[in-house]
Amino acid sequence: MISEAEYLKNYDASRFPAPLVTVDSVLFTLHQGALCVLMVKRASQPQQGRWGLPGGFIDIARDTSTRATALRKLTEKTGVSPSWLEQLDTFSGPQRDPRGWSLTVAWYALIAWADCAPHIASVSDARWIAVSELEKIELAFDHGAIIQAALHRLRQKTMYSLLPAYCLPETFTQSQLQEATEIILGQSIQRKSLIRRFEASGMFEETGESVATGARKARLWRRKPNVDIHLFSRNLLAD
Amino acid sequence: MISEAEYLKNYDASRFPAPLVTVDSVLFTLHQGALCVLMVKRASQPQQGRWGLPGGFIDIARDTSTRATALRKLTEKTGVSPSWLEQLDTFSGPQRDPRGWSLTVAWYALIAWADCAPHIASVSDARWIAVSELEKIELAFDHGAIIQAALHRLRQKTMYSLLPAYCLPETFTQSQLQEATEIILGQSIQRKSLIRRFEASGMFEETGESVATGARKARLWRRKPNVDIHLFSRNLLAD
DNA sequence: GCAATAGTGTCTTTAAGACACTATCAT
DNA sequence: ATGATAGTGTCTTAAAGACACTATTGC
Repeated sequence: MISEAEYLKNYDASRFPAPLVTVDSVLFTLHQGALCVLMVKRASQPQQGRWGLPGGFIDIARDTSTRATALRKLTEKTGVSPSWLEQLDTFSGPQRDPRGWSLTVAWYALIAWADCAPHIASVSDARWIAVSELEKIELAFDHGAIIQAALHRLRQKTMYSLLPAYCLPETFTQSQLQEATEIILGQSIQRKSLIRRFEASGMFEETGESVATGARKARLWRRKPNVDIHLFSRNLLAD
Repeated sequence: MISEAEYLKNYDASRFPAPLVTVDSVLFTLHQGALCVLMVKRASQPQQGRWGLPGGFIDIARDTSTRATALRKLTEKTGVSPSWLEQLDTFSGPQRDPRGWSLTVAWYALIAWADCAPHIASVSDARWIAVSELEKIELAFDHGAIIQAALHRLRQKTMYSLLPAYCLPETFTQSQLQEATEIILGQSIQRKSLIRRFEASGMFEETGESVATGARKARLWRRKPNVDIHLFSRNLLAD
């Protein structure tokens, strides 16, 4: 019997065949009335030329977790940290990547379009693709399935929280939140229900400002700093 | 520019430092009125002698996904497949395992105690530990945090589904389901609410049998084969 | 019959759905 | 003043909470 210290001195992680590990993120935003996902045109092999999710390998010298890897890859492409970042699932198997048995830790994220529009315009290989346009492009690996899983999670969580607030600009009106929610869910919701939840959540504060978006001015709100998302005990649209 | 085939011929996955990847499962059961987790006494380094979750490395020659790894490791210890197995989260970082930067894909699972009691008794290093007793033993790595995350998920899902049915024997009474739910949630629930959900779920069918558990006989039920879990649009105990 | 558990009836409560209503602003 | 969007009031509805009630069984 040897001590842990002795054991570790002789430990060689590369003795056993290991899966290829990556981290990929599904970053959502809203733009021109459509729900969009950030996609990257693959510049190198494998699957060169296809569109893939922003992501890549863990840098074990710098990343302190896969969350850090996801953040690092997202900020490379967008210039900013997403307002929301949550682990989605992992996807694994011998077939999903031609290089061999692979595992990807998938995250999903939300950001306001305006927060990263200039930076993304400057990154030639990254583009927002409307969810409805995804079927028209060639996706890499199983990224189509990952996006579908992220969409499902986003829609579910939108039914029991005010998650869409995380893809709005820093200050926004209740109508913008309603519109965001309706785009994500793909159907209209009762304004009154949304406002009841908005107040009950305790997540927001008035800025004191208001904006005219065509007719009567609307109050502007922001997320209170350091307040967690509120989860409701019922779903909207419970049919 | 080279073709994908050429690229793959020369690809060597071991060129880059990669994390150590494991799969761990939090297997729950109910026994003698307590919620229990299957723990394994570590026979070898690192963390020899501490209690860890059942799990281990992916066998890329045989496992077709991390789900397969989780199932393989669980059946080694219990002799059977769990009734429920769902991915929980991943845990990663440079510090959680003394061998280096590591990543574990964590699953949580449910099984009826009686389904694996004989096999577990025959596996000397595996033991059911009541959740309330966990603090009394030395846990390996960050497995305490993983168990807490699994517990949280189990309790949440119990509030909007009849998940506890998956840790009951093949046939069971509504009272057993109520008791299971109450043990998991740590508080009593309204029998009427449970039975309303039981009927609305469409997940169960009568066996035609009934059992006497002390007083009046109770009907026995089983899960319908190939019926998915039903998710309710409200939580129980919504306070 | 009695005690104990199985199972039902039904009123209350909570939060969403529906939708009419009033308020404010640009023109 | 008008029309449009902001925002409120309030009735209805769906499903959970509370709890009293009846049913069945072993003793």
